[in-house]
Amino acid sequence: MAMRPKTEMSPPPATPSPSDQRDAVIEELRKGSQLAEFLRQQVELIPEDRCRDAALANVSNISTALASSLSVLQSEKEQYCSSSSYDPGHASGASGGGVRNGPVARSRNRKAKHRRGTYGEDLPIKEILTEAPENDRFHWRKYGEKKILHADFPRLYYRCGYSDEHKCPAKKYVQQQNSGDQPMFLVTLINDHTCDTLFPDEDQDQPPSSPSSANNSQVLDFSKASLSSAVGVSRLKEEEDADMSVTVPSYNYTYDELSSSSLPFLSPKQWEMEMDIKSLFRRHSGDGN
DNA sequence: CGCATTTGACCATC
DNA sequence: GATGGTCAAATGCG
Repeated sequence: MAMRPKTEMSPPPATPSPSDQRDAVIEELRKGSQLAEFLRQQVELIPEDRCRDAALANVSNISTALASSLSVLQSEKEQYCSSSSYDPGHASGASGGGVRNGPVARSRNRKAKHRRGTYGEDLPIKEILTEAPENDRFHWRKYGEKKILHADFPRLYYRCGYSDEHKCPAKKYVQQQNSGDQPMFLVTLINDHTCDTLFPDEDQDQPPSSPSSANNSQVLDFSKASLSSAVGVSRLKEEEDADMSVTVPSYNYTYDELSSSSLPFLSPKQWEMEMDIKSLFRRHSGDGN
């Protein structure tokens, strides 16, 4: 509601500060990521299987390296921003809807459990930069959205969809990093899943049930509501046109393997591609079976 | 009608 | 006081 009046900071200095240089590097890395994606699409057109697969593997490695570097720099940048004055640029971005009928009168007497800025103490935290924050095979339930200082886009707060039934403590924060055709999202994963909601390794032949009723959530929810209007709408729209409800292919990767590996969250199509590449790699690198 | 999302309020921390 | 994280009533969708 009441938007705080924005105060314009001083214009950028003539000589680039370390933060400016970092921003420049981040920008270049983003461009690189986008270019890598374009390259991937071009490589897909290569008719020869072997050449195409090898090239795709290389592109994949490039993307991964760029994403990792971006993630590191973004973390640094956030730390820097929180400890020094930093030009936020413009903080509009999110539409946030916000049109509601009448005032919301609420009286609450509760105790907040959060501890601002301290979730890194001893909790398992993972930060992943990805183009597809929604695709991680878990059922998430959004519980909040917040405009973050110095961020162009609001941060979205999700908790495990089974946090109540299974007391699963897993949470994730999704922060869009940039706009454009393929926006990047910084996904912060907090706590490991204790619920057993990953789809099984094998026998995925049976048709998926609806996300809301499935205890074993095997369907990724691509409904518009799953992501805020501020996040990835343009990209999601395309997937929405193709197929709103996508059955996740079955792979032998656990979530931890995925998170600890440099494999970012991917769209289902990218998932298949990534897995194909990895299996090809294993074969080509000679370990056979 | 039930459930997930939205969104302003609330609260702890910095 | 500013900010980030969470709560929960209101809302909307299937």
